[in-house]
Amino acid sequence: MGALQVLSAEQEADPDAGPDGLSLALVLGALSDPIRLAIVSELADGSERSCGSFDLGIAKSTRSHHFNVLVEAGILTRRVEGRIRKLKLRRDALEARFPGLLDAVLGGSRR
Amino acid sequence: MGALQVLSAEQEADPDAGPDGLSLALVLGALSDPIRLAIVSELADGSERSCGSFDLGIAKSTRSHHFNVLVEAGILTRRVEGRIRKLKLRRDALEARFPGLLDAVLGGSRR
DNA sequence: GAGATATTACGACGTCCGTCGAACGATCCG
DNA sequence: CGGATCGTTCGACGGACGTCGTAATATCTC
Repeated sequence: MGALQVLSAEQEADPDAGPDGLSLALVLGALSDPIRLAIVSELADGSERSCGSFDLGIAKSTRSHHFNVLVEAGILTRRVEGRIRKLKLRRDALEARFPGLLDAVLGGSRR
Repeated sequence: MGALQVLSAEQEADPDAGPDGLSLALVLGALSDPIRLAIVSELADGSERSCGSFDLGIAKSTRSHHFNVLVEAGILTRRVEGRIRKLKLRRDALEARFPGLLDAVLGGSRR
């Protein structure tokens, strides 16, 4: 599991990653945390939101950490806009690589 | 493992688990390991196999550990038959709780 | 430039996870 | 019974993970 992060942001050095750097184990691992699941749920409608607009009950730095995990797994994109980072779900890339996965996860999360 | 086992084998004490004890985060966490993904893949056809019939390149005890994780997440059942434990995928329960998830995961794993 | 705002980076700390070897328990077979 | 087979349990170890507070960076505003 352990992988030293040496690569450039969105590109992962994962053994079984596809052409676009998406690895199933990495994606599932990123989604296996309730907080990150909540983040993804809130972005499910395709909206683009700033990091600070998420009201999870955790410290700023912890939030940032979870965003990092999601971006590095290829689940989210982060776009800089002034002093704000806009986060967005990579629904198309995810759907292309793992058809049906995102919908299944999102469907199962709001029960 | 972490939790003290006070419940009856298949019942987990997970905060956001459904009636049948299946929790999305727990299931995704269990599937986020390449070895466990391989185990589930091999059971995808609904067959019932003994623990020893899996040729993963790891120690017996490690194998046993991974089977435990999968059973405790509600993904597999373990049935004792003589000195052999037969493992089987809980496809129906999984499908009922997280429709489409298993197929999406299995589809994405054999690329 | 000074100050405020948004977010990341850096250590640090405790816990959980994957791995192993060795020991144990249960079962089958001679 | 004695040995072989199948699998689990136990204790240990190193590394990864989630969490935090604080410091740093970048941007906007005055």
